[in-house]
Amino acid sequence: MAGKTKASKTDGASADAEATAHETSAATKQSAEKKGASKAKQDGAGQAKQAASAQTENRFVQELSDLDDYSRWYLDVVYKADLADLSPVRGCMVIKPYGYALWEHMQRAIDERIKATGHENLYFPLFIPYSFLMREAEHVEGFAPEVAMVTRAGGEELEEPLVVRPTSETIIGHMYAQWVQSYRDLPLLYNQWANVVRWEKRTRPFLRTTEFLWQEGHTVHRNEEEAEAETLLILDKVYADFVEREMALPVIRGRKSESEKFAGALRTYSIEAMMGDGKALQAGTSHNLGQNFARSFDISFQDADGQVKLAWTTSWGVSTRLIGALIMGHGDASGLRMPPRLAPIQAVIVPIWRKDDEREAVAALVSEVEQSLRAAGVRVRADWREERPGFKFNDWELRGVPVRIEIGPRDAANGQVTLVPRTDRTAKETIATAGVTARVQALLESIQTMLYEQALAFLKSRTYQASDYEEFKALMADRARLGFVEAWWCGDATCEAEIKAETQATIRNMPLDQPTGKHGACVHCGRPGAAWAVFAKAY
RNA sequence: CGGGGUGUAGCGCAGUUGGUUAGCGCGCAUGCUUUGGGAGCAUGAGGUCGCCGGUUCGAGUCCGGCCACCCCGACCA
Repeated sequence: MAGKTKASKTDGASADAEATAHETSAATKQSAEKKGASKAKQDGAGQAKQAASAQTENRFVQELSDLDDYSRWYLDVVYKADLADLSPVRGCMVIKPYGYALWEHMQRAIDERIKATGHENLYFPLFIPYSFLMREAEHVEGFAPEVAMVTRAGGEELEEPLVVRPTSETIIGHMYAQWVQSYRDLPLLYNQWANVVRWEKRTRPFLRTTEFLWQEGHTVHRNEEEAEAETLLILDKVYADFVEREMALPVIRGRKSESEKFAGALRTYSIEAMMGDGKALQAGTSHNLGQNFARSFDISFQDADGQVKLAWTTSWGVSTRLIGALIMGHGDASGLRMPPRLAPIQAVIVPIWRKDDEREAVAALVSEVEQSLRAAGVRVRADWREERPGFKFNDWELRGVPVRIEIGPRDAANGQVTLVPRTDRTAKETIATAGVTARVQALLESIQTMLYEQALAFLKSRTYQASDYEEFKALMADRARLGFVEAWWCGDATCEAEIKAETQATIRNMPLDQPTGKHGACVHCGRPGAAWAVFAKAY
């Protein structure tokens, strides 16, 4: 396939895909096209460059581990799986129905856990008086650069500018100060689902956008122990539990270093997940704010002993960034792979027919299976679009639907259907119609488990322990092996900064379960290790 | 904010030293044939060539200014 021009390259690609229908998947081919185009564009190169990229199409699958290609693969999946679209406002995105349905399922599962741990939902305003942001010194320093402000409204300059919330600690602190009087008012356990705006220099759909959706929990406690327990409870029983059980992604629970903690927090904890290219993604954070915000906003109470005391507060959040984690944590060469528990569509029925009478028989069976599945609570859709079956197979694989149900003339004649799991398209099975619902439910369970196990195996295979700095640097420089490196760290911020400057790796967190026994030497400076830390390049 | 690149149909692109009516592929619409791994043929719709100004008989093409977007880096609570 000597593609000399874009046109013939495209033709060559599709002809090739038909000839070899094994690993040359949809996403691969589409990505390859896009990649070829952008490469040629970037280099402003001529025909030699284009011919070269045409030749690499077949092995693009393996190049997914390449960082540059990975980011292109990610964008392809986001747009081609119809999760989101670009917006006319730079850095903002439109979340499309398929992506929003995914978010709704995430919300439901997270909200259940938030409520199960004793919290209630409420809602605070989008606008915050500018002066509020200024109250907590560290907080203002952290957020000021990326705050959007309203200075004009109602046809005139505002007396005091309003900031569009980048997070709500300040306005919530202001209100809590009025709501908390006695130790009997505590703890205050509230959460809100909201949008926030942070003016980022560089954005990527779901991972970092100017506006994003999230939940932010804000609680007030009587003492440090209670606040700390709350912070860790949320991290483990809400966030880690959700990401591991619903999203099927293993995470590392740990504490952030001083330089990585939330602006204004006493301590920040995070869960960190590994993406398909070995980079880390912070999937959720939980902060023990100490008495910092209580002091700035005067959240105090009279305790049982009659003394007026400053309260302890916490805040914690997860966002639509989790969608990015899901994509990069499970996606493969064919596109997205939705964990069944969150999949907007858990099973898709693809009808196949030639003649009208065949269509009738197939339609009857499709309808029967569809109703049976729906009655059993399975989120199912029959795809009657006027496309050919092969197109639909690829399309739904790209969108990550866990189970495909093929129903054709052969099936109709035999009273059976054909099932294909997204995790292995060669594992086709036929089953009598009577058993379909039970079998689909079992398949969904096993796919959920399989996705977790695959992600866990990948995490383990890409987690290393570096005993010396040379080994550390080598690991961080090797794209094929890139992952998490566990090592001792002296606790010095200077040392941390040097590692970052030299390797681009940051301390993701210091795992909650620290090794027992004696500490080793800091991987960078050799001084006594203060903490066992996970280092990685991160999104 | 620094470095690099690109703006021509919804998307991806071509357009020679300036020269008639600006093309190609995908997608889209209509029809027929198809349908168990990304269909074929036919017909058709779709453009103030990013914006403003200049040079010229004539500008997608040359010159100047502006704007937007993309990539790499810095930043990212």
